[in-house]
Formats: sequence, C-alpha cells, structure tokens
Amino acid sequence: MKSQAAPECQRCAFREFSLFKNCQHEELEGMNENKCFHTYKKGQVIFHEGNRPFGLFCVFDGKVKISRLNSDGKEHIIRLAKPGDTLGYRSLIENAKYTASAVALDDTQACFLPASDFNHLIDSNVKVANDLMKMLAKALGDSQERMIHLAMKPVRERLAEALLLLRSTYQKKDESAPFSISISREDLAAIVGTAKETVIRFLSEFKEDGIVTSHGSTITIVKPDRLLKISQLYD
Amino acid sequence: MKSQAAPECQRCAFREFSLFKNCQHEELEGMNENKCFHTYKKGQVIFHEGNRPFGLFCVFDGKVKISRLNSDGKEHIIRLAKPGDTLGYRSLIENAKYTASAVALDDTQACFLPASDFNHLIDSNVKVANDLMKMLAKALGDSQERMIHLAMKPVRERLAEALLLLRSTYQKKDESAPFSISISREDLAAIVGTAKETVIRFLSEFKEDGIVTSHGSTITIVKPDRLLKISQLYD
DNA sequence: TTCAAAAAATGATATAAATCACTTTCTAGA
DNA sequence: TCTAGAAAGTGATTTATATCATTTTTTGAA
Repeated sequence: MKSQAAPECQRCAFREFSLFKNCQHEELEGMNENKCFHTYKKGQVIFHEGNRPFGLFCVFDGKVKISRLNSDGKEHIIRLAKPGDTLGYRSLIENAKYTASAVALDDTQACFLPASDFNHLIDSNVKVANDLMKMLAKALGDSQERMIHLAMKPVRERLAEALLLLRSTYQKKDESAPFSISISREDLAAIVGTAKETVIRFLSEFKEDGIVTSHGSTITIVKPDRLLKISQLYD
Repeated sequence: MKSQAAPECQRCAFREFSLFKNCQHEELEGMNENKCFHTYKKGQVIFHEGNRPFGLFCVFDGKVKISRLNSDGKEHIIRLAKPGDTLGYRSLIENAKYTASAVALDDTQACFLPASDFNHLIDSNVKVANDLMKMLAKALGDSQERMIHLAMKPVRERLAEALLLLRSTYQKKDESAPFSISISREDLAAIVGTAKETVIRFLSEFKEDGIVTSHGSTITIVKPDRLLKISQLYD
C-alpha cells in the first residue's frame, strides 16, 4: 500500500455513478481535506476480515474482490468492485468488524475517507443517506439472487452467469469489441462456488462451442447471448 | 385474508423491537388511521413474487416464510419472519416488484401500512430512517453469511444451523423448556437448500444421537449445544 | 373411530461435482 | 531468451447428495 496525492472528488470521472453523486461542492471540498489515496499491487489486501473499519474505501482504478475464507482455506467471492464502487460501507453502518476481506485483482488505486467524515456526510446530507439506503437495498437483492442461484442452479449455469457478471461489471462503456478479462480459474471458481477443475472443464466446453476463447488466464467472451441462455436454463 | 379492527401500534408488545421503536406518539396515531389488519390461514400467501408492493406488512402474530420458486417448482426460503418483523421493505425502497413471496407458516396476523405512509415516515423521522438503514445492513450481512454457508458447508452442518435459526427466531423469551416447532421436512429442506429426503436422513441421525426428537412434523431440540458444534465444524 | 390423503421414513440407484494425481502450458524475472 | 514456478488442463476415482420407488406413519375430516 502506497500513499500519494489524491485526485479531487469534484473532478472524479466516477463520481456521478457513485455514492457521492449527490454531494454538494463544499462537501466534496471537505472530503478532499481528510481523505487519502492508496495504491495496491495485484494480490494486495485492502482490508482484512475480522479487522475494524476506520473508514470507507472508494475504488478509483482497478478491480477488487470482496471474499471470505473458511478454515480449510477455501475462498468464496461475495462481490466484485470496479472504479466508483465503495468498499466497507456495510461494516461502517453496522459499526462492526469486517466480515470479508478486500483484495486487489489488478493493480488498484483507491481513496480512503475516514469513518467520521462518512458518518457526518450521511447525517448531514439526506440525499446521500437515501442513496446509501438504495445501495443497501440493491446489494441485498443481489445477494439474495446469488444465494438462490447457488442453491438451485448447477455449476454450468452459474459459470455462465459469473462470466456475464464479469462482463457487466468490467466492460468499458461504448466498447464494441468482445469483452476480455484476465482472471485466474481459481478466482472464477470462487465466484461460482465450485472447484477450479470444474470451472476448467465447463470452460473447455464453452470453448468447444465457440462461446468463449482463452489464452492463458485471459478469457474472451465471444457469444454473450449464448451464455445468457445457458444461465437461464432453469429460471 | 380477512380484515378486522387493528391493534393499536402504541400498545403493540412488539413495537419496541420493531422498525417503529423510535416513532413519536403522534406518528403512531397517524399510522393507526391508515393501516389495516389482516389474518391469514396457515399456507396462505401474503404477497406474491412479481407483484407490486403497495405497502409494508408488519407481522403481529404467527410465522412467515419469504421464499422463491424456480421453474421446476423447487422452493428456497430466503428468510423467516416473526411477530414484530416487517415484510416487503426492500421492494418498497427499491420501488420494484417483489422478488419473493411471503407465505404464512402458521395462522398469522399482520398489519399493513400503505406505501405513502411508510415513505412519509422515513422521510420525516431521521431515527426511523437510520434504523431502517441498520436493518438493511444487518439483512445484507445475514444474506451474505447464508450465501457463504450454502457454498461452503455440507448439508449436515447447514441443517444444524437451520434448526438453530428456527430456535433463535421463534423461541419465546424466558422459555426454559426445550424448543419445539412444527415444520414440514419440505420447508426445512427449503431453508437448508437440499432435498427433503436428505433432511429426513440427517434428522434421523440427529435423533439417534439424542440431539433432537420428533413426533410427526414437530421437532424438539434437546441438545442445542451439539447442534452448534455440528454447525461450526468447518468455520 | 375410521379412513383417505398427506407427510415422513426408508432403500436402491443415479449423478453432479469434488478430490487426487499428474502433464502441459504459461509467465515473469534473471 | 532461458528457466523455474505458477497456473491451466486432463484423467481417474470418490463422495455427497439428488432422484426415484416404495412403505409406514400421521393427520384431519367425515
């Protein structure tokens, strides 16, 4: 983790899609005062399960996984974060320790806003508080959706879904080229909730069917519509 | 569904444990004006997946399951509700259709507060809005916890956990007698995320070990501490 | 109290996916 | 560009759990 001059919130390209979209200009200026900016190398831990949160992270660049480990060392990825996404807000609201860890999937940069500023912001700006409420509601819906799929869908369908999730999360806007992402089979398995060998096997099947291609750990989605059909087989 | 005179919120025994614990006396009086009171027979649908929410339900008596069905008719229970619990708040906040159905597990009574009153309440009372935020955060944490367990724990452990969940949800306070509940093996399977035959088999194992007893569909938890150990085998 | 339908229980079998053991292919640093 | 370690890929085997078929028990209404 490295610290350096932070980009200004007012000029941040992701602000209008973030929790801070309804902040006043003065509020943003205040935040700039106290926030700090960190960079993380691929694989570095941003925060760790069991630790106390001291503030809110906001991803500026890169990809982040939020995941939990069990005692066997098996990992499950709860969600993925992209630039503009906030990390750790649930623990801050509950005023409780992190129940999951955040790890950079790529070289990542993130701003850090102290808890006191975060709390002050949501106490003083009703719009932001409302947006946060909506964010929580959305996250809850997403989580329940994933729970249901984990309980009811076979691995092949969940893998198709995971690939589409990666695409919808990380595909750059107005990018017409097929979506590519570099992700280890192990991380993919931890999203799907299965073993990496199983991911590899179904991925090979998708490759045979011309739905995806891969070179090393880079996967390219050639036919997303086919993945959508596969993911919805039993909906 | 049957309507009759509603109990007054001011005097409701569950209010202090509910979303309305921080309501002003006048607010409660206003709510009494517009709310209505419904009774549901065991098995009756309170609201249905796909429908639009018109207000908030607050359970007054009975047990409710919130669940989703897939196209095969397989059911998964997302959560359980008890007296004092609110139903449908997530859909109201997101202003979206119900993504799950609520069904009475016992004869149930519930109050219904129109959406406009609910929205007005959270817009006008910051404390209630904050409590709602905390409720969402807690629900999100619970949901993620269940997701993780579904992905990582075998059925036997999840069954032990489900039995403890039933106990912690529905055991009356200051009740020292062993906890008993009447629940179909099918519903239990839908909580655990498995087949009913599998539930029956592990339940028989628990019975052989003297951890639970059962008569028909009534299950009694004799040794909750043993269930706790079983549920935590791989934590 | 009886009886039929529903639910629980049990056994046999099938199947999806995990695990283990190994080979091949990448990839990043010297 | 070479090379060692990591990751991808493959095959064989095991295991947990689902499914199917059937019997037994419970339940609630006549």
